[in-house]
Amino acid sequence: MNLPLLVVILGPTGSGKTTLALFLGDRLDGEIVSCDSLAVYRELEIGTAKPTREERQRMPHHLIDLVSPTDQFTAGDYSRCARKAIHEIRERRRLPVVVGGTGLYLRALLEGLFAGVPRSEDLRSRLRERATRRSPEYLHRLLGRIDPAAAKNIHANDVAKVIRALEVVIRSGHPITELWREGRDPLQGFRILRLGLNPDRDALYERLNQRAREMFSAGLIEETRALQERYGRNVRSLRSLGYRQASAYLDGAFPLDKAILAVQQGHRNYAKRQLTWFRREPDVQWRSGFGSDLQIQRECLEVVKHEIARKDR
RNA sequence: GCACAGGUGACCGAGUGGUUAAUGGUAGCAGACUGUAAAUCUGCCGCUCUUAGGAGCUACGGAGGUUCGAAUCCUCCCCUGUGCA
Repeated sequence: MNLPLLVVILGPTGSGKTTLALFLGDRLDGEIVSCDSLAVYRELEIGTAKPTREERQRMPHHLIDLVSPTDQFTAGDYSRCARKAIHEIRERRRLPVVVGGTGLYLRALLEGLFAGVPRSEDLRSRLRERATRRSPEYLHRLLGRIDPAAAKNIHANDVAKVIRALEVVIRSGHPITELWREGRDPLQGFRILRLGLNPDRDALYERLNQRAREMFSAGLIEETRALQERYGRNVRSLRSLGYRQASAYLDGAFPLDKAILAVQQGHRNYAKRQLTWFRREPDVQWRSGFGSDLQIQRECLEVVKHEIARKDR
């Protein structure tokens, strides 16, 4: 097959994906496609560990600073925008390098989503209200009557997923499980090379602890305060890791040292969940180390070069 | 050094004679995930075996004791916190 190459770098937060991507991009005429559910928001800077301004000047970055912190952005939006960016990069004859941290978004990009219905806020809030007034089990039983297969798949306590399943049946008239069976909508026209970073767990956790401290000294609290003042405190993007704890601190919920510990904890837990997700990702060439490791950078460069060469054979 | 209050599994913290390897919570590990995903949720969590139903061992500061039976009651000792010296 003579398809163009798409490089995907995946791994937990703090594993050095950005560093590796820049290294490869510099040498292979690449452009970066961020795959991060929070980097798409403008004005969220410190807490999202976005690539720095200098890093972004080295080569084009896409899917960063796309929408306002008050906007609603979903996996479907991501998938559409990222695919567009990738195709445009290809038209420029450059190498797209996807830097993936958000598992669902990466899957939405590569595999596509099922042909479901978009969110509908009013229906959701009505369902959520019922769940709190009655019980999570009540909603789950309701789902069991309309879409028994989905109810079997989703735990009764997982209200968020029960609500989505209900939303789909009610709005589309088709059970979500039926729509799943009809398949997804995978990205076409690329050979995908997946490079995974999996540093030693203790080293990663230490790195995340350090990074969280740096976020605070870089002004996470001040940034959060400014965002709160501009957009109010109920903005969804401010409920994400880091900003949520900073907001709680600003509300006087706990002292600064506790806020820092909570952010560190949150990042460690998040990294672990990412690893669980990425382990299921198919055909990943795993490297056990950080993306900043020179040895790993060189190895990955060789792997990618080799793949590029295969195309010309 | 007298007076109280305490010492419980990695941590916090319930439990005041027996269905107690010991409620909860946190951390840790593993897992799920199809439009909130930095979200949401699940399982395991003293040790060793196991034909997976269980079996054995070690545990509630230490040492004794009471009792058929003790994390729980008694005695002494060690340690910690607060108050008085």
